[in-house]
This record gives sequence, C-alpha cells and structure tokens, in this order.
Amino acid sequence: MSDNVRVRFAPSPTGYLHVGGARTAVYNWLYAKKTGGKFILRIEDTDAERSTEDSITGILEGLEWLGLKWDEGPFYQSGFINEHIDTAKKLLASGKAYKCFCTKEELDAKREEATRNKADMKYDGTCRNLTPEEISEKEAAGIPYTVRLKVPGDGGSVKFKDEVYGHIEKRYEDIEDFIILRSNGQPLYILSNAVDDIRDGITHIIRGQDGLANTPKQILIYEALGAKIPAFAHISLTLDTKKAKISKRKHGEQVAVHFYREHGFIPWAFVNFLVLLGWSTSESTQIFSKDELIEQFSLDGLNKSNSIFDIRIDDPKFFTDPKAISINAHYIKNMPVEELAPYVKAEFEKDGIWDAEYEGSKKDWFYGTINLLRERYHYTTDFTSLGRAFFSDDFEFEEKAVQKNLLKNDILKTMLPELADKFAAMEGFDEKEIEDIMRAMIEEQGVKAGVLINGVRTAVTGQAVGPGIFELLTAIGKERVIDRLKKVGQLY
RNA sequence: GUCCCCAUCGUCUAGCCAGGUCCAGGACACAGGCCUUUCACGCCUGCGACAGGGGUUCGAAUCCCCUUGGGGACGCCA
Repeated sequence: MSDNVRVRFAPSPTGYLHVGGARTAVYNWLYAKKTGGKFILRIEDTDAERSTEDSITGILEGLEWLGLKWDEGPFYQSGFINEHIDTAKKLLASGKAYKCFCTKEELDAKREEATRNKADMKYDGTCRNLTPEEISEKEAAGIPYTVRLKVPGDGGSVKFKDEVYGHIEKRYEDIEDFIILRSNGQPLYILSNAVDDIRDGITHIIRGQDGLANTPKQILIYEALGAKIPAFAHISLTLDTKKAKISKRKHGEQVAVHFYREHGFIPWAFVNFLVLLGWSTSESTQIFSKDELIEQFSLDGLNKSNSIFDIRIDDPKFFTDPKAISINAHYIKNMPVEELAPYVKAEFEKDGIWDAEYEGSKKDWFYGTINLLRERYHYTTDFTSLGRAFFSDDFEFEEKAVQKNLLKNDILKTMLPELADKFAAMEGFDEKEIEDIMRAMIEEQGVKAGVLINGVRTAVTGQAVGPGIFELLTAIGKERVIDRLKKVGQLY
C-alpha cells in the first residue's frame, strides 16, 4: 500500500485507559501493522490540571497488556509547548491569525445571550478587523489577548475525504475564528495537536468520530502552515446501552481496560472483541489470530454507525458484554495450552498457590489438568476459583452442593470412607480401575450411580459441577482423593 | 439554536457504493432438543430486524426526498 504510513494514538492522561480509547488504539496499531508503517504513542498531557502520572502509567500498562506495541514514543506533548507557541506567532506574523482582545467574560455573555435567543453561538469576529492603531492602543493599555486563526472569508469551504465517512464539506462561514493561543500565552489543543501531528509526520489520523467536527479547523491550520494534509479516518463511537458515550466518569471500572485484566481476560481475546465493535469483514469472521487480523484488516470494514458496548451493570450472569465473555471463553478453550499456561500461572501466583514444579516435574500433569478444566471456563480466574480443589487443599465447599449431593444422602457418610479404603488398596490409580471399583460399589449398595458419583465430586472438589468423575479423580490424585473422602464426615 | 454524522434481529454485524440470486445471512444472547453421572463443551432446531412515509424503477434493505429517532461538535478542556 502507501509507503511510510505513520499513525498515532494520542490519549490525554486524565484517567485510565478505557474501552473506547483502547479500540481507537487497536485500529491505529492494526493499520500500522497492515501497511508496514509506524505506530506512534503521544501522551497529550498539556492539561496540567487533569493530567496525572498514575494515568500515564495506566495507559502505558494497558497498551502493553493488550499487546499493542508502539514503534515510537511515548512522546509527551508538554515538551513541545514552545514549538506550539512559536507556530502561533508565525501564524500571527503572516497574517493568518490575529489578536483578539475580547475578554472571557464578554465572550461568555455573548454565548449566553445566543443560547437564550436560540441563535448561533459562533464567535462574532469583533477583533477580526481591528486596525493596526487599535491593536497598538489596546496592547499599550495592557489588555491581554488571545490569538485566533483567521478563517478564509471568501465563501468557500473546507473539503476532505474521510476514509470512513466519505466526502465531507464544511463552509467557511460555518467555522468560527477559533482560538489557538490563550491570553496567558499557552496553546490550545487544536493547535498543539496539529503541530505535533505535522512534526511527527503523521500520515493517517484515525480517531473517534467526535473529532470529526474539529477536522475542518485542523485542516485550516495545516493549510495556514503550508503542511501536507494527512488522511483522516473517523471511527464510530462506542456507546453504552443507553446510547451515551462511554466515559470513565459515568461508567467506572467496567469500561476500564485494567478491569478486564483483573477479571481473567486473555489480552488478545479482548482485542478480538474490541475490533469487532465497529469493524467487520464481509465473511463475518468472528475469531482472528493476530496474523489473520492484520492480514484482513482494512479501513473499508469500519462501520459508520455507533456501536453499543453491551455492559450490564446489574446483570448477575453477565458482568460485561456477553460477546466479550464468549470470545474470551473461546480462546481459553481453544488456544494452545502452552500459551494459556502463563496466564494460569499468573493467577496462581496472585493467589499464592503456584508450585514451581508445574514448570518442572509436574508440567505434564499441570497441562493435562488445564486441558481437563478449560472446556467449561470463561475466565483465567476460574482456575483459582472453580478449579481450586485441583491444585490446592485450601478450597471452599459450596453450600448448595454439599446440601444437594451429600447431606441429602446419609448413606454417603459411610460409603465414601469405605470407597477411600478401596482406593487405598489399589496399586495404581487409573481411570478404568476407579470406574470398576465405583460401579461395583454402586451395584453392591443398590444406590443410583448419580448419588455416588455426585457425592464423590462434591466431597473431593467442594462443587456440584465439574469434569467427568473418573478423570477428575485421577487428576486430583490418589492421596488427596482418599484424604478428602475420609474427611467427609466433617461435613455432616 | 447553528453545523455535522448516523439509521438491518435484544447486542455486534453481512448485504447497500456497481437495484433482482434477500419472504434478508452470520456471531453473541435467549428458548427447546440430542449427547450425558453433574455442569459445561459440541451438534441440531427455534425465536428475532431492513425506523416511518413518499418517489424513481418491471423490480428497492439497496438510489432520491421528507419525517422521525439517535449521536457528535459548537470551551481561553484535551
């Protein structure tokens, strides 16, 4: 495709990385990968009031976790403020911008009045045609000024082709002379952002659709500066179930990338989910490996309409978008076990039940047990919750399971320890033999197969559900099984 | 109020640009069934949408217009 593609992700560090931002980063990263270009990370930290060190760290960690490696940066916008100011001065000197002596109060009043009269609230151009004399007069009087870009007044329009939305045209008369430099001499985002993109050689600006309205203004800056105008691709927004823009403030942790890391998501599964929120192939493929995604990604597949991130704050069954969960479960179920194992390891370490031998002498057993369990899991955290009894003696008995599978059948109180003795008498502990012994016991005592089987499952794992009983027992191991069966009396 | 954008199942979407093969396909969710010692997995079946109205056309989800609905921008925030 085009050579030397350079894209960027330019978050402002005013909070954690949220799903909307992550999605934007994913598309930028993908486009860079697809075209063999560079993905640049720029932290737009010029809002000293709201930018925090913590959120910078959070954003960096979030991107790393997702596996979105940037090729250059992170650059910090705050380091280039002088360049932004110089640019504004250059624009002033060349007559492309002018000084505006209107005070904030005056402007606020006018805006308020406009709102009241239901009129347009564009800047009225009061200072646009000040004579040099008037300007020197005001300056001499020490009146502070902002710098506004002079929008061409010849009745023309800004035209550009958005890669997603197609041809966009905005008349000059609908664009106000916007401020690029504050009265305190500091630049505004609209200027800084464009200047940084020019300096960083950004060729494609892929950002949220909320930037669409800013685009004509930024193109005007590019033109005033004589810079080459990049390609634009505005992506649809991510909305909540009430169709409001996803925001950190309103939705809290549920929309934070770190929330998904903490809740047992596989990073790539989450990327896979994110990419599907507003993008698709005509084959409607749902699951993509990294290589497949890069291979198939194209700006053409971006959807114009906003999409809903189906978070369900109060749903007990789905704490987030069901599709995200389903994709995550798919990966847990199907990814190579050696790729899954490190995530399981991380969960174990977090819980203090990691055994170094799982990477040594017990590796085969560890992998085998993961394979046994993963079929029914949705999150990597399930290995330390639902699957805990397979790896540790420190596990909980589920109240309901004990009630239903043990307490209801008094006979198990004696049967289970007896079974333990029979197991103890075995030479080995293989599935076939276990099955024979248990079937014989069922026959002998005249109980239903399910009674013994489910009783054993609960006594040994604390749960009512799980893998098939015979492989379950071999996975847990002879000693532990015998021990747990003998202790069943304690539960009555 | 001004300007801009969008509109297919509950959700994500395919199809639209180059009208017929679409009484609209897939995924998730949901319901039922099969499998089964449990729960899952898997497989099968079902439920379920072209916002409304005009036009153009032999024919419209696809093209045009209007209405309605939704979203965004309009800050000396980024």
